[in-house]
Amino acid sequence: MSAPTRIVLHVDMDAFFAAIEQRDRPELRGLPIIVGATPQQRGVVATASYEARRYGIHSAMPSRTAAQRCPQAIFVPPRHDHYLAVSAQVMTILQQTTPDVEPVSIDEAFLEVTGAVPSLAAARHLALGIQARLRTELALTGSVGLAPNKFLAKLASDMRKPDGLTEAPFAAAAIRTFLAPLPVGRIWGVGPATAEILERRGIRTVGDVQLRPLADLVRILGPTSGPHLHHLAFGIDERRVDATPQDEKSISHEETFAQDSADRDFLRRSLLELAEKVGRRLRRHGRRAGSVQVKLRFADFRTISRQQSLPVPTSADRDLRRSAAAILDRIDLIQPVRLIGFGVAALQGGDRDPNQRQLRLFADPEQLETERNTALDQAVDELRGRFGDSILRRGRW
DNA sequence: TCTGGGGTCCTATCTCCA
DNA sequence: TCTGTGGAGATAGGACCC
Repeated sequence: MSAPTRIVLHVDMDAFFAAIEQRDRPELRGLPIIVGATPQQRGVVATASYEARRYGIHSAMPSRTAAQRCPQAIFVPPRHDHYLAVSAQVMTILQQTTPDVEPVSIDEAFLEVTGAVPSLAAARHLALGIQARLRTELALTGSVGLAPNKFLAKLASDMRKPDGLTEAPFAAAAIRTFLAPLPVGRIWGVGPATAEILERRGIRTVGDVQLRPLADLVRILGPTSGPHLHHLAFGIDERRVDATPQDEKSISHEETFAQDSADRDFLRRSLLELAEKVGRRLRRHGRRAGSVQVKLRFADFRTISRQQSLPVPTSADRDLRRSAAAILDRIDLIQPVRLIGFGVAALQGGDRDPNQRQLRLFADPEQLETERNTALDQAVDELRGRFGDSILRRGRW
């Protein structure tokens, strides 16, 4: 039998954060553990072990609710840097299998194996090999979907968890039958809001979508989402696996307070701390921000954001703090605030920006001032990196 | 006592300008 | 000079993903 025109694998690590904790701490094995905020904090479950999932606990559930459902659950604080390091090990194993690996998130990736294997059977063998290496070298399990495109591969990897290998159909008619009974929310890009819109028009399953003319879907969801949904409902997905590393497009930090606050000074201090965190990340990546954004979530969960373009792209704390404070000053605090966030976008510079070195040629006085401030911030970053954050404290600004 | 954090992308609206 | 139009860019908000 000849190989299908395309073969894509989707590798999805099982309960990644929880599995790492159980691997590293044998006393947690076999127990319902929850990685995320404690029930005393305002926060949610990042990952629940399979033992905890039996109690109906899942990602994004408020930790308080999780504790009610499973009082004996053990809450473990997340160790993001550690998970990132393990993720790099996972990606290395995948890249040793085929160079065409597109990481999608910390715990999943697409692999284009078209051309790399002579047949579907060989692709299956490759997938089993990856799973075996994850088990023996990292003591972790991952589920794999094998399909003619990304959408179907991702659906397939989710069907037999943990440690499953699922093959999606490759023939058009079989794909259609495979997809038809699934709820429409399983289609990538259909979340609760879109599902609700579709539900109101009697569209509940992928099969319901298949029965609708494209024009109907365009009318319901618009010229972008309509055709997107129509294609995916028939299992058509032309997106390539893109192994090219992408620069981040925005950087942000946000914080939910233990208690809502209407104290403008407190909010301002919190915001400026976030701006400095963002500034440190910008400088670490050698990038500059062209715009800044402040986000507030009020007690009733209403969320607003205000953004502002910067006259000169910057990574200097002084500029970021000034902009952040100016934006906050313009916002009417109609209610106590539960969350404050600061972010930057329109990023420039970095390893992959060919115009990186152009800037200085056209530097004006304001720009030179910004560069001087950045250099000072970088010196502070380095001191803090070596001796800890408390080595230097900001005076008034 | 509900509802994190860090992202990307899309859409609607407004403003500016030719 | 006034009015209309359309494109581009900025802005705000929402939906979605992990």
